[in-house]
Formats: sequence, C-alpha cells, structure tokens
Amino acid sequence: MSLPIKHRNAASTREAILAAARNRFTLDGYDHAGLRAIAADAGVDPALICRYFGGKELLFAEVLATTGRDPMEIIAGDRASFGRRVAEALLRPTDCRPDRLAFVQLAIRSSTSPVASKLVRERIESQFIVPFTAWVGGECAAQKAWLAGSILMGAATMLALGCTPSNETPDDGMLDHLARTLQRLVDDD
Amino acid sequence: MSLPIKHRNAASTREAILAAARNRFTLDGYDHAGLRAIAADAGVDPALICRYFGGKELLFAEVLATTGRDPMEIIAGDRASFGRRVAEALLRPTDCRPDRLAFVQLAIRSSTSPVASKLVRERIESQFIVPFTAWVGGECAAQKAWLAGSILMGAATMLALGCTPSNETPDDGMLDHLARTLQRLVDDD
DNA sequence: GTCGCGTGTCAACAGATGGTGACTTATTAG
DNA sequence: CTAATAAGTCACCATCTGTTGACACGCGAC
Repeated sequence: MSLPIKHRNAASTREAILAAARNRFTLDGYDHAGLRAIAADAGVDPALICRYFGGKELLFAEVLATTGRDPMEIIAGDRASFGRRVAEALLRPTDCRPDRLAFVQLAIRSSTSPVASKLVRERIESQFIVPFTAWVGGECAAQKAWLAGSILMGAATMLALGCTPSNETPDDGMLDHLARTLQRLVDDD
Repeated sequence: MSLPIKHRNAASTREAILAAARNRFTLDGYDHAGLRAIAADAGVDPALICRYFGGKELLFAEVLATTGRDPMEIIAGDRASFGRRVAEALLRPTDCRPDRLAFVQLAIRSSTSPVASKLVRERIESQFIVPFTAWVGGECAAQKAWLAGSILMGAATMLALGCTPSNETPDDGMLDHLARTLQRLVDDD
C-alpha cells in the first residue's frame, strides 16, 4: 500500500491517491471516507488531495468515473445466460475480474450523501439504465431496466448490511435464486 | 408542527421529539439528520434530546423500533396477491396506510452509517427475514426471504436516488413488474 | 554549484457535530 | 404563599471535517 522509496512523481502519487480514495469510498461511503484517511492510505498529506483534485467532491467524481468497467460488458451478451452471469459478477466478485461490478458497491455506500447521490444517479442512468433498456428491448424495456437495477442495488445493499440467509458468505442458493429472478426479467413479455 | 401554547409536558414533548426525529431520519438518514435540526423541528433545545434519550444513537434506536408497523401485516395473507400487495405498499404509500413500509425508507437512508446499520440489520433480520422465512416456507425459504428483502430495499433505494423509468412518479408498469417478480418468488419451487 | 520550479508538508482556520453541566423557569405539593 | 421538583434553556467543550496559504524539500537545467 505504501511505496518504500518515495520518488517524487506527480502522476504516480495521483494514482496512489485515486486508488486509496476508491478503496475508502467503496468501503466506507462518501461521508465516512475522510480525506485524512484517504491521504494516510496513500502515504500523502491531506492537503495534497485538494490541490490535485480540487476537493472531495471532485475526487469522488473522478473515482466514480474510473471505478468498474462498463457494466454492459457483463450484461450484454448471450441472453440465455444473462441472469447467472450478472448474479455471479455480483456475488462472486473474486471469480471473474474483481472490478466488474465494483461500482455497485461504490454506489450503494454513497447513495445517502446528497452531493454524491447526484453523481451516482447520473452514472446509473447513463451507464446502466439507458444501455440496458436498449439491450433488453421490448415494450417494457424501461421498467425492466429499472427493476434489474433495483435488484442489483438491493442485493448489494443487503450484503453490505451483513444480511445473508445463512449468516455466512453468499451461498449457491442465493446465487441460483438471484440468477433465476434476473433471467425471468429478460425472458418474459 | 409547533404548538402555539407551550405547556410543560414531558410526555408530549418527548413525542414531538420522536416525531421530528422520525421525519428527519427518514428524509436525511442517520448521518445527515443533526440533533439541532431535529430539535428545531420539535421546537426544543438540542440538549433536551440528549437528556431524554441519552444520545443520538439511542434516539435512533427508539425511532427505528417505533417506525412502521410489523411488515408481516402486509406480507402475510393471501399468497396469490402477495406480489401486488407488497408492490403497492412500497410504490403507492399514500393508497394504503402511509406507515406500512415506512421503515424501509428509514432503513435505506441509514444503511451506510456504521452505528445505524447495525440496528437496521437487526430489525430487518428479526422483523422481516425470520417471519418471512417462516411464512413462505419450503426448501429455499431463507434464500427467498433474502431475495425478497433485497428487491424491496433495492426498489426503495432507486426511488430514493431519483431513478425512475419515466423520470416521473412511479408508474403502473413498474408496479406490475415489481409485483410479478415478487409473486414468482413465492410461487415457484 | 546553484537557481528555479515542481512536489510535498505543516499549521491553522472556519464550520459543524454530539454531548455535558450549570443555570433558569414553570408547575405543583404542602 | 412558598418551597421543592420537574422541565427546559444556555453557554460551552472536545472533536472532527474539508480547505487554504505559507513554508520546506528535492530534482533538473544551466
């Protein structure tokens, strides 16, 4: 986490700050991720963050924009395996590329902060609702997109809260049900 | 909101504080609902809140315990109309009794705060997951309960974020899809 | 070497937060 | 009427937050 030799390199320290911020924002949410904590993780003075990014809100905006890949990478594809694909991406983040749906974690943990929620909503709209609506097609595409997003957000919220059926790690039963529910959403009508 | 004549009555001012706190916590979440704002709404000095409830966390605990009715009032009942019943309770809070699923709003807005999330999780477990699991029955009851809770939390989160398919108020299409998805959860297997 | 500028640190500010003890005011008992 | 107690207020504290300006360090150019 901390580089043993501290070469003065603006680009790399900027990346270090961004990585630390991404981690803290994802773990603690916008409100509880303090600039001092982020700076400490990055091995940097808090003042530097403001000078580099122009403040906490701008930092969050940059983190949000660079966290996770385009969700459509997972969503778009074979229609028949959509449910399982997405469920696995959410419940088994270590199996596939770990950052596939990372922005969902980031989103739910910062959804309560007024300034962060605005940015979060815009990202959800532009990078999930709109492309998903186009991909799923059909008459009720918009409603399906909203519901699919709701299910993903809700499942992630419950996990973040520590609510699991077996009081353990997510099990196969959860994955099956989640996958089936999502699959039905794109299948019918 | 403010009584013109202020009789000194411990019980009624306690209720006023509780009502103001419930409102603020539901609207702004645990973190952004300040004791000063709650006190101002109740027409009371902030210090009184600490003296009456012993601090913000205990106040929140009492609000959480007294907000919304037992969710099973809506959930338990005719199995065939379960989906629509719950969907309407969530999306049309003004149609039925307004406080039926009020605790869901309270829950999602305070789910990010470490101290509040602990209380929220306990309430979800004890007043939703456990009784729902018993009610739905069957082999995968626990997974169904978790998924149902996830869907409710997610839908409420999306609404709270301002994400709706039509950028307007929740429409009938959303209600239909939500109802159907929930219904399938209890129907199959 | 040494000057200059990019890079980073330090100290401090203003604002807000939850919380506490001493104080004042109203109500009621005797 | 008066004294005791409940009800409520005030000033204040310690802490934390994001942010800023002045300062120190270090590397490259000359």
